[in-house]
Amino acid sequence: MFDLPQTPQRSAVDTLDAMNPSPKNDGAQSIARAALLLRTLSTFGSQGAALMQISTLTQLPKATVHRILSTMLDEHLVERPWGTRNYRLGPEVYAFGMSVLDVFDIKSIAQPSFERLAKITGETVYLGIRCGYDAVCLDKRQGHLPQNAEILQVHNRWPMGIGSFSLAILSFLPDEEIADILAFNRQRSGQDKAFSKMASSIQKTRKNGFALTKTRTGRGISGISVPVFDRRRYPIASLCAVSTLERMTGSYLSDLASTLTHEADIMSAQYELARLNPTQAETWRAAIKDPQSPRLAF
Amino acid sequence: MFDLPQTPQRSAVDTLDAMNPSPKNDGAQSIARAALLLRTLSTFGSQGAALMQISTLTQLPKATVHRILSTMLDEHLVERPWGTRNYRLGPEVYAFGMSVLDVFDIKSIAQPSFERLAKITGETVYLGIRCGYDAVCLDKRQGHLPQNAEILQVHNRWPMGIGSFSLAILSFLPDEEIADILAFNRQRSGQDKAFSKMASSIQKTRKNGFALTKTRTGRGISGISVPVFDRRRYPIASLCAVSTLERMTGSYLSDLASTLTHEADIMSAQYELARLNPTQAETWRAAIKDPQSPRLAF
DNA sequence: TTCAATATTCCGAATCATGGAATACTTCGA
DNA sequence: TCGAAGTATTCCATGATTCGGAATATTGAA
Repeated sequence: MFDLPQTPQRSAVDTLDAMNPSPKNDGAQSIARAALLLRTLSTFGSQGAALMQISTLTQLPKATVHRILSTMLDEHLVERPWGTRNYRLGPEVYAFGMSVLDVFDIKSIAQPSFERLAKITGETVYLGIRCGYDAVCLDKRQGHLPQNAEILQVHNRWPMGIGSFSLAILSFLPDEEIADILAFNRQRSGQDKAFSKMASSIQKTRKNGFALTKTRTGRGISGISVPVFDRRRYPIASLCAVSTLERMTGSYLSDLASTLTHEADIMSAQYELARLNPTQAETWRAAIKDPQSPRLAF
Repeated sequence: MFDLPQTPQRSAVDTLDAMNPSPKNDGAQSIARAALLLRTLSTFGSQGAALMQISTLTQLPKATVHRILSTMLDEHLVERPWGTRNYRLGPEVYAFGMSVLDVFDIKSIAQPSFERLAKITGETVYLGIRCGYDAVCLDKRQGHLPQNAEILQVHNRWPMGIGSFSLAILSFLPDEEIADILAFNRQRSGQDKAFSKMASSIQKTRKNGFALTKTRTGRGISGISVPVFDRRRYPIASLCAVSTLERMTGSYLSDLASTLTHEADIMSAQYELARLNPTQAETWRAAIKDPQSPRLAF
């Protein structure tokens, strides 16, 4: 049903401690570092992070972090929350994000698929994407079947690997990226426990084609997630359905899995379509040559 | 009604040809360049731009542009549209953008204000933000008064300075930034005409507190825009109302201006509120210590 | 007020980015 | 099918630019 991704050796997955910045191609150490800082800051949300935390987490010297952040401040890629000496992502990041909506807005692009899924399964479904070392919940649809209350809200973020909706994405990333993400998350969580069995979870997820989580606390609930791929089979998002533990067994489980996978495939196609058919024509070039153009009246 | 911004000398505005990268603080030339490339790419939209165009436009040598873009490719900040050798902004930019929605999402934050404005004025109103060298239309509300057809669509982008909705933002930026933006836009538009009177437009806008455009083609229409500031009086967005040329005179015009300004002030306040009250608590730290936590069931 | 922790600035050293030139690729016209 | 012009990519010697340890400044707690 789901062909396995190319995974010749799983070395990087098993040896999770390859914190080395990976021998990427050269010529731009500082840009790679800047990107690392952006990813790091994104995990702290609106509170931001102190210089020291960032320095520790990224293993970069204080002065280096400070220098890079200062430049990004000038570029408005980073800002300092009022009254604090912290750093967080800046307004330019929002502006850039808004300006690529026509190509990447998977939330809108895949909305029909998403709605259908909620209606067909009856469960509460979630749409998530990866953002650096976290997965972020982009959208959510409450199903009509009875189940436990809200456990995941739109805009919530969880470390990659925690929860099925991020595990589904994580598992299908290239091994090096997985190693980098796990090393970072292990470090920030301050304890290895949650990440110790990660390698086998990833293997299982790869084999099944979906990720599964269960809890037995109180009235047990269970989540199942499948990845959404781009044309190169790089995971860009995940679809998650949450149900009660009793329902999530046998053929119900496998039906749910294939339904999710089916819609994920459709989403993939829609996503690629949006990226192949640019809608955003240039409207200004002709108009500014004629200052009388009615197009200029705004 | 609107106190003038601090503009001791307007040197940079009048001498629009200060293309020099401005003597910013040091230690990160290449990061500043990377940011320049991001801004540049954002002006090309989903089609992307060829290496040569970027090199010409930014005045950076081919090899340098290539090296920096390659690194940003690795970081997924940039991608190459399928089947082309162009570069455009990448999926990571979208992901970062989505993950700062709780702090910067002025579209949602200011929605009540925006709706009210459409209802009160009866004109069609627009919400715009700056994105690099462009302004992007974020939202739009059709008013009930009769007027010309759609001239600006959501997600449309225009060079800063063209059209009142971007002029309102441009005019209140620091002089150096204005100079940089104008130099870039003059260069890419390939002709100075549209930008030759820009300095005086900016002066007028600063004096009035709003930007105004008119056309006389066919049934004349006219647009008026005011800036939305953050607490430091840095312009972050603009509110625009478009009307017919006949209506846009005398007291109607000044009433419109003050109504827009009033709502812009409210938006500012709401925006600052969102940035001061972080809503996004960390939900995962406690949960991952207890693998049985119901919070993990997704 | 003092002190400890954190942030910022300094500046000599050498790593790292630089960009001109060589090479590889692609496109287009004949 | 071939070649030529335009474009992209790679190479690599050079030194400008970033690096980061250490000094200084700032903050916040007691």
